[in-house]
Amino acid sequence: MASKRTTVRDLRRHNRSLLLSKLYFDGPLSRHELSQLTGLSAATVSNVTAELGEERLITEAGQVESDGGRPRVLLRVDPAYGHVAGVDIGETGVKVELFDLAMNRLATVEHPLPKAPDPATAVEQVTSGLREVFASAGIDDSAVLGVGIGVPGTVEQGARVLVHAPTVGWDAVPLVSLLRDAGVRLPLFVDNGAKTQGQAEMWFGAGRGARHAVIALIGSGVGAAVVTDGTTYRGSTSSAGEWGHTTIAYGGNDCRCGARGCLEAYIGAGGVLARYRRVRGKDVPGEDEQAQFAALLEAAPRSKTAARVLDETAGYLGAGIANLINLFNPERIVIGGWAGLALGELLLPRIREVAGEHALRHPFSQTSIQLGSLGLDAVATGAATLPVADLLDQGATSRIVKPGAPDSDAA
Amino acid sequence: MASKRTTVRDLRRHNRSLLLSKLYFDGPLSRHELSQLTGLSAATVSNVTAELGEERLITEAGQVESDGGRPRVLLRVDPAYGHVAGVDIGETGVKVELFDLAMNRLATVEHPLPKAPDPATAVEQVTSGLREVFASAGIDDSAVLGVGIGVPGTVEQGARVLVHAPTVGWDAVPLVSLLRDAGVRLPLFVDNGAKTQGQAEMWFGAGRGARHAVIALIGSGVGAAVVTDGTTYRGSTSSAGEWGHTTIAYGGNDCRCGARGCLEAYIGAGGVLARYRRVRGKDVPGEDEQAQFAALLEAAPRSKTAARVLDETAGYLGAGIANLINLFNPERIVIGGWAGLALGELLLPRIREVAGEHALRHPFSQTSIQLGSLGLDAVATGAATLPVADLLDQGATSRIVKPGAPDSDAA
DNA sequence: GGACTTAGTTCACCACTTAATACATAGCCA
DNA sequence: TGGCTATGTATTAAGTGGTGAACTAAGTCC
Repeated sequence: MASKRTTVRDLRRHNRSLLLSKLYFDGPLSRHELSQLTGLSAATVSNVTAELGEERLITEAGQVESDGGRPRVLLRVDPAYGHVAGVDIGETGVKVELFDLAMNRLATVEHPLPKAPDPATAVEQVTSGLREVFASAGIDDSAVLGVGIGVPGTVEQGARVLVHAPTVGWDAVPLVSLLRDAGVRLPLFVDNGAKTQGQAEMWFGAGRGARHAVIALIGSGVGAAVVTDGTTYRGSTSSAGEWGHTTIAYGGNDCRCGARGCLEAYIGAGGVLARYRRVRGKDVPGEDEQAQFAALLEAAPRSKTAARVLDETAGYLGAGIANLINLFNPERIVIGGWAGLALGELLLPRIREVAGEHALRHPFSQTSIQLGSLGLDAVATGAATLPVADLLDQGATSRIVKPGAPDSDAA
Repeated sequence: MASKRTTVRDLRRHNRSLLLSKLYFDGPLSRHELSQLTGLSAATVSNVTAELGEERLITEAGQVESDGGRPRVLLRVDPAYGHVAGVDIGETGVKVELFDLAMNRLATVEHPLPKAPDPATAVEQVTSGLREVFASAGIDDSAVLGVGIGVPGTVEQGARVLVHAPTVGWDAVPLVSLLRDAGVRLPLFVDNGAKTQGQAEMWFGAGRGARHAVIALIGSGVGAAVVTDGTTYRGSTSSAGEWGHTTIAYGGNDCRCGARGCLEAYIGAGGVLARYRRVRGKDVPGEDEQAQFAALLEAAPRSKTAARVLDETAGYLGAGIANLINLFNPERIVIGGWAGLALGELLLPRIREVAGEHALRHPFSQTSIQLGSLGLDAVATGAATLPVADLLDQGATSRIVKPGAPDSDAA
């Protein structure tokens, strides 16, 4: 079934997008290389790049001499063309970061949030955070292409963007409208934090180069970003990828979602610690979940119980990953999130082993399982890629048509 | 990241495809309606439909008078344009069916297969089956657009199409090459049987109209066809959707795949019967699995043990479906397969209930769960849609360029 | 039979891509 | 120094495709 919509100058947009994306991701390239890589004719490449150059989207980046012949002029996306902001609305605070187009970090601001913050407070923190990073980088609104926002819940994209985040008590919060009311006029892109972090791994981390991948995120909660053919899988109402609330042990432990036997109840930090606590018979030392989790990992080499809990965790995690492999048949699985990275550091071989036992042979043999490479807080970075992705997808045409950058909300 | 490939007269192909698909799926339509539905200008519609008409792909199908005004001429795809064959290579036999372009069944042939048939026998049965249906319908090779083949295993698409089907002992069988060697010159499309059956449900059954759906197939084995945005999800090596070997009860029952706790071990016919047998303490009457399964269902109203086994099955199935909902966020779940239909008939409300308990509220509320409507053996029908889908996707252009229809193997 | 309506077609025009060709640059060789 | 060639870039001409506007076709209603 052919996808809807006509096509007229979509051609030009598509080719602009193609060239722009190539330049963005594959560094400086000459027109000739672009022509070879994209299959477009040299004429078209010349034509389009000239246009992009006039619009200051791309600039020349030196030459490279050839053995006899006109030297090729390298082109690249101009990092100074515009800026993007990434916002991470987490369960404990709001982080706002400012980047140039090449995703160099220019400024960062963090604001704490109360437990279960009401949307108004979060919005307040976001708007002030944005003001601050713009001020600290000496940048004007007009130089900002857009703001990406990662939230700790599912996002219903549509005419009204609605955020459902049970862990912070948000139900159908119209985040974009609230931000508009608070005076934010920039293009906004809202997405689930797990998905933005996944996108960051895909663009700059362990997912680079893969077309089909699953980024598993394990922290207090457990989620996954599924990338198919280069784009994030969303499903019909963009709440796909809720791996954490997948049943892995039918009739098993209670999960905070209300169901039983969810993967999150076994491999989420809380679930792991609960098991440890039970086996141990007493509380785990440490201020918060992260400290306690660290204590568990640290205890493993000498404590049989700690080792056993971790081994069990590797088992559940391996089986959960096998499920992802069987269902999605990705070429790569990336384990991220603070708990995931910590577990992986210690248990990756065992996790791989268990996954191999539970997954079907053929898809398993096509998949590599590795750790995320972007550290713990790529949510904001990933969020900031949303406006960039939009720019690349649109071939940077919307900006020309309407330089005022009006209400383009959807991601 | 913009999808690769250039675009030149892809425009025309895309619009041909768009119009052709609309006509194919949404019955006879006037040019005017087509213009409205697709967003193409009236001029383009006229132009393209004239072309399609000349090529005999579409014909006029009567008029519909209007209150004052020129009557609109209805257009439709000409069923006689060409024929397609669908082949179901199952674990016990080969079924070959012949259809016209509108998927009216013209002939059917079935050949038994020995247990674990070697590929050569299967190929032999397929080729003779094809000869027979062509003969019985009095049709020449040249009138056949292509042959779709559903196989009981995963299919590795690529330059060489390889079939991995452990249940019949096939490992990396180059089915297309074998058929070519056996003298089949028609375009061939090979896919997993669960996927072809899923496609049949999407086109003509309970999946009609949905853009995101999962067709769950429950028989001896358990599989699923995941449809995203109208196309079957394949993953990186097209073995996605192996729902049956997803772990649902960590450390639980042994599965024939070698792992433990697979969904198939609980809701596949064999697994259900094994549980029944265990609870009952003696064998279940019946010749084969299907008869035994029927006996179980039939016993349920009076036997507590049978009822309990079925209720448990509904539980596992509901949880398994919840996993699909959480991961894929479809708008529809269709339960098919002989065991699935039988179970659903009896237990659908309970299955829905359990799924609701295990799935997250929001995605669950967006999903309807229903039974397949195509009976038990839609594999061949679905396989036959593969060449049709290709025709529609290509806008029927490949045929014009090279009327000889050479070696286009991939689906 | 004339006014009005709706459906479908024709045509001039514009946008886009490509192939062919012209132009530019640098090293090599005489 | 002046060709010559290899390489890379720009430009032009030709072809294709989509669209809007004018136009034709085929009806109804008064």
